[in-house]
Amino acid sequence: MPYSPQHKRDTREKILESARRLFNREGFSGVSIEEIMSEAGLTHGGFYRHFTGKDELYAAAVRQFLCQKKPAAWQRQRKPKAMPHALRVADAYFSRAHFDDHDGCCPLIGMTVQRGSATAKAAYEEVVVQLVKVFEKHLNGPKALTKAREQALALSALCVGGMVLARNVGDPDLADDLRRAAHAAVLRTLL
Amino acid sequence: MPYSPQHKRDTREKILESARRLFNREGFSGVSIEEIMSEAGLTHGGFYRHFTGKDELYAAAVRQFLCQKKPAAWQRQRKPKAMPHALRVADAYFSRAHFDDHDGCCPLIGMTVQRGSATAKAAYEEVVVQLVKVFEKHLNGPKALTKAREQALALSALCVGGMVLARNVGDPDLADDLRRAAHAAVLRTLL
DNA sequence: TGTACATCAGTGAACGCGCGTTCACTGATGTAC
DNA sequence: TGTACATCAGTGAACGCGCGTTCACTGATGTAC
Repeated sequence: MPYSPQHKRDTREKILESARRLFNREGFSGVSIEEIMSEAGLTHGGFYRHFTGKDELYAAAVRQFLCQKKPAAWQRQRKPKAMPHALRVADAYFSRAHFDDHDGCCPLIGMTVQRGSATAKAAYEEVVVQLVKVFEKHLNGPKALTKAREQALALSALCVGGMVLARNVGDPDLADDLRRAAHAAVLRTLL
Repeated sequence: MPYSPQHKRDTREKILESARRLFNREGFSGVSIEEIMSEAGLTHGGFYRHFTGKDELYAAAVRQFLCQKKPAAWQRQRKPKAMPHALRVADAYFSRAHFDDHDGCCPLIGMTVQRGSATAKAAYEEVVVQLVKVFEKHLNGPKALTKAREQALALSALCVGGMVLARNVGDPDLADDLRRAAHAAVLRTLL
């Protein structure tokens, strides 16, 4: 018998990690399989022992974000007096650190799928749903808004749209303004 | 003397038109120069008489959206009793027609630039600035809001974010919900 | 304990294809005489 | 009016390169006896 199943799982995980980072930074066609494998400490040939092709890897990489260990702000806390989770997420989302973090950031910003495979769209959707849930829970709680879901959907759009525009604009000052304006608008609804 | 300067300008325009449509639909690396040229009724070799390369074409194609003849809703009207321009734009932006129109739609949704050339980012920015202006003018007018610019930035983010999420999600119902929720949120601020 | 064996993760050369770009050439056009 | 000429938009073959994928092979590992 060859390597343990655990060994294979670990390698797969390493590839996925490397893929998530590189795809997030450069987009689907900005990265080659060879780059991903070499970043994972392997050679490109072995790739097909783990994935059927680049498309499947991309979809898995989008989803990977959900399983990934995230900074404290993204995680649900148990401290009773802590800042509400949705507010922490909003602050983290529009933080300078998140803006600058091109390979660790939320995949909704740069890992668009548009004309991609159905699997990729499903993965992207999962991440959207998670983000929406964070806001919806908050709006159903302290504020007990009607149309909490509708508001949560709009807040998610605001988060992603704000960062997309900020990232794609040439002028850094305008980027800052966009980021801060979207942030403020999100807080107006959450508070 | 060869062809008239007008002839050259016309051809350039044809290429740009074709590029704008195809890039908008399939993204930068989803389209080849040959496809663009053949859609414009030409062969690929002649491309370099008009542009220095694919990057320059992409940037020009983003900007092209601003010069392009747009449907009535996008255009400023002079009728005194007409619906305010910003409202018409918002309705058009979130319309099903705009959602389905993958090659005529707003380039901010699918023609992201992120790691692209400075020229491309500048072109993307120009379009952002136009959209922001539409909202800012409205908020400075009838409502005379303080922080009109900040609100206008957030509204633009909401428009683009709502459509980006709707376009990239697998489930058509969720896509509709996202579109409608973002639309409603925009109207809440504009009205 | 030791040895032969089967499995399969990983290697790296090779294949095929598409694409951006170049280039020698063609031919439509307007000018000069 | 007619003809030779210069210009350059447009053509299509060719080049070079990168990349996704395949494949024969290697070698690490655990099992069977």
